[in-house]
Amino acid sequence: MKKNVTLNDIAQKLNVSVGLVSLVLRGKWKENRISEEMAKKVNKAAKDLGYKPNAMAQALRTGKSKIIGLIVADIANPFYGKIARIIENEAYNKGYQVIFGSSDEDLCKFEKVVEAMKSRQVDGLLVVPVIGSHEVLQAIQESNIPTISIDRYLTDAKLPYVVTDNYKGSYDIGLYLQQKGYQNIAFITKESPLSNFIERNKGFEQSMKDTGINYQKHALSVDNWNEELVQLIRDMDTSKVDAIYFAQNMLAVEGLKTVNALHSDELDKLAIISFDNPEIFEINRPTITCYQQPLQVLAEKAVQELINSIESKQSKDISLKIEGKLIIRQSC
Amino acid sequence: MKKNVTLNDIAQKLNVSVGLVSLVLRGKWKENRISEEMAKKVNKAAKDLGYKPNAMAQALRTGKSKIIGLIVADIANPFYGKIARIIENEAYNKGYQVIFGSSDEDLCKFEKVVEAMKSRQVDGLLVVPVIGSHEVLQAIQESNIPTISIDRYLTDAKLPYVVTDNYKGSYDIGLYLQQKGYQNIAFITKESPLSNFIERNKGFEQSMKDTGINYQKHALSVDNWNEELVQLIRDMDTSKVDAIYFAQNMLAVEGLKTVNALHSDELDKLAIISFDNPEIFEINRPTITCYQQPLQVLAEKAVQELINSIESKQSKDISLKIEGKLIIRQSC
DNA sequence: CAGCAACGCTAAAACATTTTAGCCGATCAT
DNA sequence: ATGATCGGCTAAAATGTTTTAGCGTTGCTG
Repeated sequence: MKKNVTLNDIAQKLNVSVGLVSLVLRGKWKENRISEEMAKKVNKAAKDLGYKPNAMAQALRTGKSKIIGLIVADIANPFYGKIARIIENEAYNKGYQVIFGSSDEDLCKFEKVVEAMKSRQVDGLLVVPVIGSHEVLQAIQESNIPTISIDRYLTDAKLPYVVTDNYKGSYDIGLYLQQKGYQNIAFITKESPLSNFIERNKGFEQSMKDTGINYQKHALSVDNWNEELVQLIRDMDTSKVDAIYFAQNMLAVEGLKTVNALHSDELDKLAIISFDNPEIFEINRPTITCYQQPLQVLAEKAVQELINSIESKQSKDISLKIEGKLIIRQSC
Repeated sequence: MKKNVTLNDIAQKLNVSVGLVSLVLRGKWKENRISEEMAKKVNKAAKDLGYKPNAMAQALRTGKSKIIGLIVADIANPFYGKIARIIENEAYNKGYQVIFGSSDEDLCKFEKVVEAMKSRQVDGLLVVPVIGSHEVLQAIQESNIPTISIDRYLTDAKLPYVVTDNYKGSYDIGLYLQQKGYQNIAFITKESPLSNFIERNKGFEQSMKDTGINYQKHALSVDNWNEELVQLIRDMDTSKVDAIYFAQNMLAVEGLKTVNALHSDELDKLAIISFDNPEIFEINRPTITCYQQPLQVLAEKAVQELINSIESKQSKDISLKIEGKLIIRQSC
């Protein structure tokens, strides 16, 4: 059982005070008139002994934990996995570490995770807000923990956010469908109060209006979309539809699963387009045309904004909507 | 800027000592002969003021951070995402939080992440070890931070591990192929010094020997498997092969992508079977038969073992190999 | 009646840091 | 000669907990 090396160990070895060691190791020896000779000795001793600062003690003393909390719906969902990956990278580069939790879209669990993170003294929070979480988030904000919404935002909370421009993306999908000459679109989406669906729905409906294309909107329920979707596709009247637009990767994945399982010539003739770009889209036969979210930029910006407001204490309330891009493949 | 409520705030409000408040709040008032009346007062005050313990201070004082570190190859890979998800859940249930990092299979990055986590005073570590990491892990072990390998293990490190029984899984795949009457298998795997590949390779080769089936082993290089795989499938002599076995999800995914892109009748006739069970396998046409790893059990056990050895300080060095199961679908 | 346990609490140390005030001698300007 | 400044360091407070030693009073036992 090796004890960790502390400042005290170094100080004793050199017969100096702990304070001095601390100052040197944090690079503040110049402004504190400590001799270069001494600085060198201290640094050497620290290296020799293998000193690693105790982050807990630092956190306690400074009030800064250098930890940021990340709350997503489900880290097992590759969409969030990818985001988490980028966030982790950015954060590490800036000397922060990431502690994560999944909410499962459940308010109760979301609140628990927030509490746990608050207790951990996270310096800031990156959250994918769940329905009804505005109060918790407002509270967190007031206890002065900078918080940024990602992926979606709540209209009833005054949180800064960094999200994809869902309206524009969905609108552009409509334009693309027009350009390709489709006339009757089955628009499969969810009836959700979350910003991303609201905007995707608005955007697409507006572009349908502007282009004059026929479409049928199927807004599935948040709780039971899964079964409803299977039913919907099973019963689809393929004579009245020439393209399907899935407004989300989960819808598309489940949809493709059903389509492929049914193996019907009529269904196979339909064009397919989707929001999001899961890996499956490149493997499916045909490969699927989609609107890819700018995950890299989104996650980077979110971390940057968060760390900015952590370190400068000026919550500038800058919110961002970032454009993604259409990826054209075989299906449409 | 609301300050956090501390023990001191409660103590002052009630005109008692901090120690007493601490004792009560941690449920130790009985064994410390504190009156029930007082205990109630304290609890009420704590609730009223909204007291949340400062985990940093607790950690500093007790030497237990209640944080476990999780290092995977890439959290964006759904395989690890799923594991992370289960680990997170288990850990939260036991009062631990999870801090994560991705190694990218890069030793240097792995070491950095380990250092960062050690500095954070993690109580224990769950790692997917990368090639060459035995020294770092040995060192970590010696500084008395319980560590468990998951997914794979290093033969040259004496770490406990919790992994799938890769040998058995791969052997069973061979048996299944025999049962289905396949005669010429293309066995696509990687030439890796990591335990999972070593055992999958051994297991399959043994079962080929035992069953007497013809097979060709294609062990791709760890660094360039991607391109090699595309080439391999492109050049495959379909007259001499009736089934392909992919020894890993990444191989299968890339393989299916290539197969589907080539759209060749001969390739389509081949049976396909794979280790792992990514979501795509259920969507692909045909759906893919595979050996599914017991992720739930694996991750749960790993967390349990880890927390055991954190809390009891007896590193029992129990290592586990857990069986997965064959999932039979259309492709084979 | 001496000794002792029980009671209900307090005080203080300890954890590893960071940061500020200040000490002492020497140099410098006035 | 006086006062100020500076160089190089130390001492100590502070962060929010947990834990142990112990204090003064009662009541009981032998």
